Amino acid sequence: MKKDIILQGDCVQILKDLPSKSVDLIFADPPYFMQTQNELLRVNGEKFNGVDDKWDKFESFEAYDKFCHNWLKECKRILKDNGSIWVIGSFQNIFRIGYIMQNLSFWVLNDIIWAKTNPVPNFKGTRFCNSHESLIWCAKNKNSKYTFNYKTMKFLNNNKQEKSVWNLALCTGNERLKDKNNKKLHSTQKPELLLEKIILSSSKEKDLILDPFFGTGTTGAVARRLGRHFLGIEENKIYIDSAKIRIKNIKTISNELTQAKLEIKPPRISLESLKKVGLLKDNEKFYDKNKNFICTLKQDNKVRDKKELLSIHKMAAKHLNKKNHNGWNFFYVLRNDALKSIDSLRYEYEK
Amino acid sequence: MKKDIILQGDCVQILKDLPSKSVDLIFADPPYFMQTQNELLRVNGEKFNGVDDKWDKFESFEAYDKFCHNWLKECKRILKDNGSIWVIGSFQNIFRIGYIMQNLSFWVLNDIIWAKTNPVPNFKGTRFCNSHESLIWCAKNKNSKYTFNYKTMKFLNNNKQEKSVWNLALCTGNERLKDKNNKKLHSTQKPELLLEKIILSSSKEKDLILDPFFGTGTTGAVARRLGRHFLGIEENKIYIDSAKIRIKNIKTISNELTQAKLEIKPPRISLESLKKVGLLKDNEKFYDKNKNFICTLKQDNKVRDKKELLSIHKMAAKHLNKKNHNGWNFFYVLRNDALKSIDSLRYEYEK
DNA sequence: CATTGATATGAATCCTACG
DNA sequence: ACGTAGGATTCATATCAAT
Repeated sequence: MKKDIILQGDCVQILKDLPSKSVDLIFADPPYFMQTQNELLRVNGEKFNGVDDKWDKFESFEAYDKFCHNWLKECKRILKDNGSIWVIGSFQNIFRIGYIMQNLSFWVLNDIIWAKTNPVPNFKGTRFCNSHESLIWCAKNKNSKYTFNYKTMKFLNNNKQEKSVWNLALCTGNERLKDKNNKKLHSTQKPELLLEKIILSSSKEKDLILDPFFGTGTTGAVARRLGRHFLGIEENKIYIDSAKIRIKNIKTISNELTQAKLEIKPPRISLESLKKVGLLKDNEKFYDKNKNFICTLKQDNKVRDKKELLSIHKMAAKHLNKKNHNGWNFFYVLRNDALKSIDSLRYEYEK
Repeated sequence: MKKDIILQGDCVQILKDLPSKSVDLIFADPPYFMQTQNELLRVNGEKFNGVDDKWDKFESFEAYDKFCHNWLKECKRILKDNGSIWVIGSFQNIFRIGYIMQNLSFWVLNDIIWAKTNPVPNFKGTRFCNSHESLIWCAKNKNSKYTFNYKTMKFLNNNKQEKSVWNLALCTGNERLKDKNNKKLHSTQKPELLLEKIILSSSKEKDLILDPFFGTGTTGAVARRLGRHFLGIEENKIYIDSAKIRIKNIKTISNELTQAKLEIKPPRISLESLKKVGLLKDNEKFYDKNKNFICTLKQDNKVRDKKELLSIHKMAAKHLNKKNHNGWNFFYVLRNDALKSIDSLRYEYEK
């Protein structure tokens, strides 16, 4: 499988030639089918340059649906069983996209709202200002596995669980690619921060990311920066040329976040193993964090309080008056008269 | 047409008996078809009581689609030509809803995101916290007129144009209706603030609002409070009984906002009319706000500067170096040596 | 009465590695 | 593939009890 290249040509045709189950992540920013009618004027009378590109014209919903069904079907085939797909859209097209994806038995994990912090206002005051775009994030099937770097996203969100509404600015300023006349090169260039969240949350280092509507290569640029591979499809040569230069100048970074180091689970080391190396011993006394004696470790690696013999998890839950609790984070032993978490013993074992 | 009542029975059957083009606004909160599988436990091991109601069960997407097509089709028939419809949903169903509505040739005006300020977290850390719901707001057809109280919404939003993302809290505390055991009476009661924004933005006083999934009557309660009429449809008698008591206790308020007084347009009075009553005269000198002489009013109700004869709007734009400007807000005349806006003359004419 | 802290709860498609 | 044991996982807010 080729990597880090841009294939020029018709999206669906090229998709059909790609091998099945070969990519880890797909990001798709298809035409939105805006159906704008008349020229829209700004309040000062100037023409507003929205999306008026050839690639956004379709004859009808039926034609648009058919087009989307075709590329989405191929995407499903090309996606690895444990991969996932993101599609971005707006109210003009997102219902078509979501409907088709569900019918293709993609399994929706989230719909994410990109709430724009600096949207284009509604000049005429005829509706609410359309200040967001929608993304649909799907696993391949209902019971498919998928990558979700939960703790990475939590870390980046002030250590709170990340939500389905993302407040992000539009792509403007230096980030926005310009043509010879210093006008925007592409009418719908997405901000790199958006792609960063997508790629960091749902892929691993060295994963291959497919973008069937590559445009000016935001996906490729961010993929390269975060140490992922990309594969782009794009019809327009001007966009491709621009994307190539853009991506060439990107330097890959590698750190705890790009490597998803935060997602590493604590070592699965049993009480038995800790006993074997002498970090715990039979009949060892277990305390809570306030140094209250709770129970005693027994031979079968269960613990006994005054009444019952239970697993460390059930025992912890019992003393917290809960139904469940992780015993590794509840119990302490005494070492040199000081409390020591039994969880920390697992890390000592590892060393 | 009956008003301010709740019809008990099957939603689609009752809709079919309602007359065509008879309601001004529809708010629909249909079942979401959540497709949950197993019991979900909170972090402390307790059971999470989500939506596990009979009314949310469907056999398949096909069955759900058919149901939605049926009630939406009737809603379209019942809606007045200048009415509009709101439907709320979540990622499980909103794509089905939007797809069907577009196919029925409803015309999407906005999709509104209700971003919850206090959502239920994702207990297991398996996805992004689903912290929003989506609303689709449609006019009856592509070129239909509809009510949008733009200035009212702007006033309520700190005098900034209201956007498509609304930050609102869940319905909790005293507002949440409880059963005998002090548990939530309805699993999905919506906050009144949400309905308030919907009704204030897209209806007028005394309008008739239809809610085909009335539940515990949030739509009815807010409609009555804001001086609108309602018509509810609901199957469950317990919900209906509760809604009746709830609505009975509501007092109607009436003020600038409920009456949409802010939406009143300035009087459309011509320069000619102002001349006829002597508020303006031919060859009157027009100044800008800094008392610079700009142009002279001519017989044909155009104005002439040194070079051209133009409409007051084109002349204002020319002197502001713009393509368009409202001349009524740009020009002043002299009265007792003081500037007086020509716009203010129109209000004097009215008196 | 004011402040602090514990508890309850809200439209939820909510685990996974190992045998 | 499937069952099972191990063990990882939550945020804002309202209410109510305690100080």
